[in-house]
Amino acid sequence: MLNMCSAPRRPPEPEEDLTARARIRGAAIACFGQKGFGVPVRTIAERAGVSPALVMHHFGSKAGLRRACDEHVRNLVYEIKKDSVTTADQRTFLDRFAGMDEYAPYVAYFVRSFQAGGDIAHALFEHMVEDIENYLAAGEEAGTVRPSRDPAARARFLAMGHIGSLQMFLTMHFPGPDIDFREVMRAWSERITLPTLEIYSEGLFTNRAMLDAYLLYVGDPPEEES
Amino acid sequence: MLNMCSAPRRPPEPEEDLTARARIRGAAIACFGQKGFGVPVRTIAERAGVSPALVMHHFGSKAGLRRACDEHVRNLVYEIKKDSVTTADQRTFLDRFAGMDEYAPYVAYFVRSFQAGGDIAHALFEHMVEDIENYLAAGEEAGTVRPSRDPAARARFLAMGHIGSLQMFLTMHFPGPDIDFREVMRAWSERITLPTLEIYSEGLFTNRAMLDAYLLYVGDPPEEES
DNA sequence: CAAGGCACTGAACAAGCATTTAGCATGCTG
DNA sequence: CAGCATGCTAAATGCTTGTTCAGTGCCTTG
Repeated sequence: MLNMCSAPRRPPEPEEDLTARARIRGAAIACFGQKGFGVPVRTIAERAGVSPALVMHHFGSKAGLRRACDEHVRNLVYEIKKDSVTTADQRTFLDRFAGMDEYAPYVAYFVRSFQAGGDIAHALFEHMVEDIENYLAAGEEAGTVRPSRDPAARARFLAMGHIGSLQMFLTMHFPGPDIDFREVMRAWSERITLPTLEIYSEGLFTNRAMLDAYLLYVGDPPEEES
Repeated sequence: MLNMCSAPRRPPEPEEDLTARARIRGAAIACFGQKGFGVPVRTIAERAGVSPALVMHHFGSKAGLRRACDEHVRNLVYEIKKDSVTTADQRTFLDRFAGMDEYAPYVAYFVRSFQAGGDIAHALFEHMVEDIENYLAAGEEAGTVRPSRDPAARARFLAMGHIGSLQMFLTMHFPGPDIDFREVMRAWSERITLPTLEIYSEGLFTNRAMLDAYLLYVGDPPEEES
């Protein structure tokens, strides 16, 4: 009934498919992102305009479907990052995705993955940390970012806080099952931009007492900076 | 078989119960915290040493049980905060709970609630924001904390990042179903303390270019501080 | 045209779940 | 003692879920 495409089939692993298989995967990414991974296969099938049995036919199981979704978004991230190497774009992959409205479903999928944990979440998180660390290292070299006693830990801290606050914002302010992620991202960045820039530019404390006390505590002598 | 208690019964709403009802609620808080709210009623009943039917008898439904748990932890938070008013304790309720090992199950329950959203998460989050805002206002008055152009937004930002990063840390590093929350909190604070203090004490950027650009963009003139 | 493979479906199946039902024991009250 | 409420349980019920089954129609190939 819905054979809308006559693209050549490659028996083992069709790279480029606009077939029902791709529609199901797209519907799955959208549903997973909007409603979380608990969403029934029936809902995904309905959204793709196919029967639940066809989902199993193509992906074997719900877990297989999710694996396919993971792989798909992972490849997207790789391509985005490949671009950013040549463009010297100084944003994390998440920010680049969030900047493009049509990619909103993927951002939703990312956030759900982070919420649920698992392999893809790990991989994406490490990419995020890496992006931030590179960004900060470049800034350090250019003199716009302060050096850290532990740059890796700082990058991890910032990544955790960044993604985590987005998650918190989502669950606090958009509890419903149907979510417009463009709106979420807009409201979120609107609320965090000022405090982020304030704290990153000016700090939070007026003196270094707590930092120095901690450095003494862990046995690292406090430094003598301006 | 297990009538271990002869405390006086108050027909309508027993305030102080060491009965099976209380055991079920305790088991529920522990299970919800350790394994999330998807945990079957059977598991909770087993842990409390009762039948699943008794859970329904006492709480009506699984949702009713969760409501009772919410109310219980909410009351605990109220008491903690009442204490902290008289003690002038400068920590958020979450930090105070986390400081007491025997309260670890409650911290786990908090984090799960934040993950799942809902009324109690909202309430706890607002408490958290309030705690932080008071803490910062006091610091501001004492001269240890910098003033902000929007103290409320800053407190929300910090609360979201704080709780969010704990959540991220949990799902990234402790994916298993059985979680020792004391260990989680220990590892988490070990990793974030240095970068937190660095950024809060020294900032992240060496100059105010981005902040000033933003202030101009939103129509607020950048200030002339040192 | 015959044969076979492929995408696809409706209907059933099986498991896990929350919840209900019917009943057992115990202890209190008349 | 009877009557009855209470705390509690084993077993059944019904719903939702992922998954399987037995096809059906279409397209290509011989």
